[in-house]
Amino acid sequence: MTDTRPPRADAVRNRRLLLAAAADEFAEHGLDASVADIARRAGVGKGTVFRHFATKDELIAAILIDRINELSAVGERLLDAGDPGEALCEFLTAAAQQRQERDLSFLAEASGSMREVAQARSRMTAALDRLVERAREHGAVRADITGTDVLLLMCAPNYVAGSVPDASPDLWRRYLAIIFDGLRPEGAHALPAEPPRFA
Amino acid sequence: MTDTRPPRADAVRNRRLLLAAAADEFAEHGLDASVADIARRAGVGKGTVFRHFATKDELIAAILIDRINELSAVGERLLDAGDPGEALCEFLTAAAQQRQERDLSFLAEASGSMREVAQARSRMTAALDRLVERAREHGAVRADITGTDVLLLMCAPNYVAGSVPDASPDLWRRYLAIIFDGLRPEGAHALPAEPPRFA
DNA sequence: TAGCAAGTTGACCGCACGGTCCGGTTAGTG
DNA sequence: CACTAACCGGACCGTGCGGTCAACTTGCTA
Repeated sequence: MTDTRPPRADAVRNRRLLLAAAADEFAEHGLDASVADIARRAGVGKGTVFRHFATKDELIAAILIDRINELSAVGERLLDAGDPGEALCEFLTAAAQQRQERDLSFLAEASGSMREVAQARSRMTAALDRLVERAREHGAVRADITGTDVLLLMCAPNYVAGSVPDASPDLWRRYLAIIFDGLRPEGAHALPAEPPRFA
Repeated sequence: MTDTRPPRADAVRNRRLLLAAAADEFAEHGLDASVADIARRAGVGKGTVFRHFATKDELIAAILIDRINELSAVGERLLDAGDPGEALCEFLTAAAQQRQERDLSFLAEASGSMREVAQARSRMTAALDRLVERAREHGAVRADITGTDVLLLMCAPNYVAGSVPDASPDLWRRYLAIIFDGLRPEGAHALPAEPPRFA
């Protein structure tokens, strides 16, 4: 009965423009980029924003889901890669690279609890879990770390490098390397706390 | 000529109350805890807040400076400790512990560029630099990391553990241990980017 | 204990935000 | 080409914020 006609051409165009403009605006001004500025940047009225996304949080969620899905695709592709240790490292590099060109990590704090975001995230963590498992079996990472550990540590290099003004755009690689060395079996010391169940 | 009389007793009491209430309120509600709520929590009128701190940012800076100075004291005390590697690890633990009981890291983003905050911070980094230098000479950490590296990585364990809901209060210790293993000379791989000059 | 400067208060201001709404516009259909 | 449902725009609303101010209170000094 729900005879859903396909959306109009200008509507799909505006939706795409809005997502892009919002991502730019959030990257520049953080979570409190205003909806009005986003609309202006997209060359569109403010009302149009709320036609496509019922609330500001829903817009944020849409951006977040897109990015998480990008990472899921990378992870799933790497599951067939040759060297499991190399594959894990590449995944972490891809994740950090995504955040380097546009840091939108703070978006999670606004809409991280939405159901659709959680779904996208669980698809990504599934891929990461398998990636870590393979690397562990292959002896590329220490035995006492879990996929969740890596998921959490994954965000650290950008976070660390992000607090340096005028930093080299490759600085995060330095901290990813240090942290990855900490994940290696060689010279590992016992860990003082249990790994977390969920993230 | 500037005959500065000592401040009144109720004024110093209110200032202390305000700093404590503000720290609590910021810890609970983040950067956009309202000045009105802070005043209410301190049992004081809103106008009193602005008598003591010209702007909200100045209040934030005052809290930040107190916390940084606490860390400086710890660092300077540890400079005389026996084992340099142990001393560095203890300093990082103290820093993480401070942030565990009350995470106020986001305060830096609001007033991190103020002159007085920068002064306090440079005192702390000086202590940390010496701590790292001693540990390096002692062979407790790898040769290619700097004090600034450690300053940046210092904040990572709480950041990482902080995104886990209902986490064990000791979870940060796990990630501090992993990162510290990454700082050790054993099994270290070459780092792909230059260390940053300033933080 | 009298006097006053320092301190306190909360009503008030201007502003910017997220979100609404309706008159005008336009893309797609028959 | 004409019709209409989907879409667009931007004036508008309520809210809550940081910050001000003038009347009032109080700790200190002489």
